[in-house]
Amino acid sequence: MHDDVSMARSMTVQDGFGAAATHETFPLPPGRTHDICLELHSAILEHRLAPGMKLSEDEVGEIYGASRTVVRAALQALAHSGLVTIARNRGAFVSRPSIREAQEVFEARALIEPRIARLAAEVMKAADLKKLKKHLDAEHAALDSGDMGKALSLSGAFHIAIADIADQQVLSQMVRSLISRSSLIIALYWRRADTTCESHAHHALMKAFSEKDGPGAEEIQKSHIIDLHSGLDLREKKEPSSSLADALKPA
Amino acid sequence: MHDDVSMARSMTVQDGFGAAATHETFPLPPGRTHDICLELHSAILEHRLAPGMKLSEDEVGEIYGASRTVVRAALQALAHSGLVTIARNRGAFVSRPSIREAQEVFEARALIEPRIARLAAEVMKAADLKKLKKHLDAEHAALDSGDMGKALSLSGAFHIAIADIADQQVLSQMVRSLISRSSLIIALYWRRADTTCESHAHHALMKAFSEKDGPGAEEIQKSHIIDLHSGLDLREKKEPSSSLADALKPA
DNA sequence: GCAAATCCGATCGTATACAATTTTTCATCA
DNA sequence: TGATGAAAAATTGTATACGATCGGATTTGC
Repeated sequence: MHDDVSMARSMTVQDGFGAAATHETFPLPPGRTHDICLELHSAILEHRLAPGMKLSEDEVGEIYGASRTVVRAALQALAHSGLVTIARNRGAFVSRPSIREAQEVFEARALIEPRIARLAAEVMKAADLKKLKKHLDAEHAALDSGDMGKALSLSGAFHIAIADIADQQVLSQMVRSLISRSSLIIALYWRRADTTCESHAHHALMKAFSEKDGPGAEEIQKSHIIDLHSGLDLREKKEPSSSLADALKPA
Repeated sequence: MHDDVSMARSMTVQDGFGAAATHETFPLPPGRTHDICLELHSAILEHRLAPGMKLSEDEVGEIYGASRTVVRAALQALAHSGLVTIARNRGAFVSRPSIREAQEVFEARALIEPRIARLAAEVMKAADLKKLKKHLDAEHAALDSGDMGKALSLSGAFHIAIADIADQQVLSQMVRSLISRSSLIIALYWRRADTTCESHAHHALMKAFSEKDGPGAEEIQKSHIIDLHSGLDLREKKEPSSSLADALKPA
């Protein structure tokens, strides 16, 4: 009886949960905090904010016309996505992934994304293919117009779109986070001049998708991630001047 | 400290980034917010807080002697880990993972954890084995004393310890999140009476680890996760009393 | 007696104020 | 001139206050 009551209440409470958040970027209810998150998020992904840049609460608040309270919440949310690093009493900064972290992020992508590609291929519908095609077109347009930041951001969006089609919310969330971090990593360590190979891989994926070739898509995606990884310069370089003596002793 | 000043400044900005957060539970600097996060975290993992339970900001604040500001931040942090669900203008609740989400969480674990087990086996050291052994002992102790919540929590800690040994921070972070959610899922959907099989799998893992048998550990871990998954009752059941008529219409 | 509209209490969202800490500035001295 | 240290400025950490919104109890009308 007592159980009945508590049960009935928890049921009421349960309402609205369950499969509540379908592919949301942040587990926050809509509101100003969420808006600012999205704003900063795309700014970072498009490389308009460089890694290491200070994100002062007052400054951000003034820009978006919000008080520190909401800005603070937004920064903490971004910290959970790994895009922002918060140091106590010092504030928030755009994250600077270490070489080590860069390795790990791409290894994780190489583990997760191929699986997602296979799942996506298996459930791919005509409408989905169309959506992906649109992504590719937008990416090309940005590339042609020379807006590299936008192009990179859209390239990431392509990967996320695949995850959404696979309809795996848990993995999709992980991929989102990994791709966001990849953007920072690319900002720091990208060495390759030609970004065209990117599009090539994406087109190959499209082909596999249109043929509902799960294993094929999986394989292509795996190669693609490895290729991206190899496009990074992740050699340990000592700090620009970890010691003055080192810096001025070139041989 | 006699390093040149300009360098010191640029270092200051970078310092604390990079490989900053080594296996941290939350990407927040130490402080009351972090403490409350940990407190609520273990309370949920030990099933002292049931899924669906309301976490009022005022109430939690009073319990831990903190103002709503820090409690709010803690709840939002937990929301990012998926342990708490926040509904706008309604507040925070311990999450109630849907059946769908439960499936996905264990599928994700089956993808990620075996890989981690293999990596861990390959780098396993004597000291690491000892640590794992301690985890097992603690788990047994809790089990014997009948504290199921604690036992379950320690069982999860075992998996996390493996991830830490593998020394893959990115994957480790994901595993942490997945295991936390698994705890909620088990609270909701566990059907099996015997939790002993758990320990059996863990012992089998220990054996593989001690032999540095990477592929073996990978395979055992995969079976283990699948076994856990199969221990859940994830059949769709209609609302306990969506209509009074249904509830009172016996058989 | 029951349904619907309304009112009230509780809780959250946001802004602001103050305290604590860090960073910068600048005067002083070797 | 460069190092040293203290004081000032700026920034974050936390608490509190007020307005907004939601859920439930009461009232009203039929």
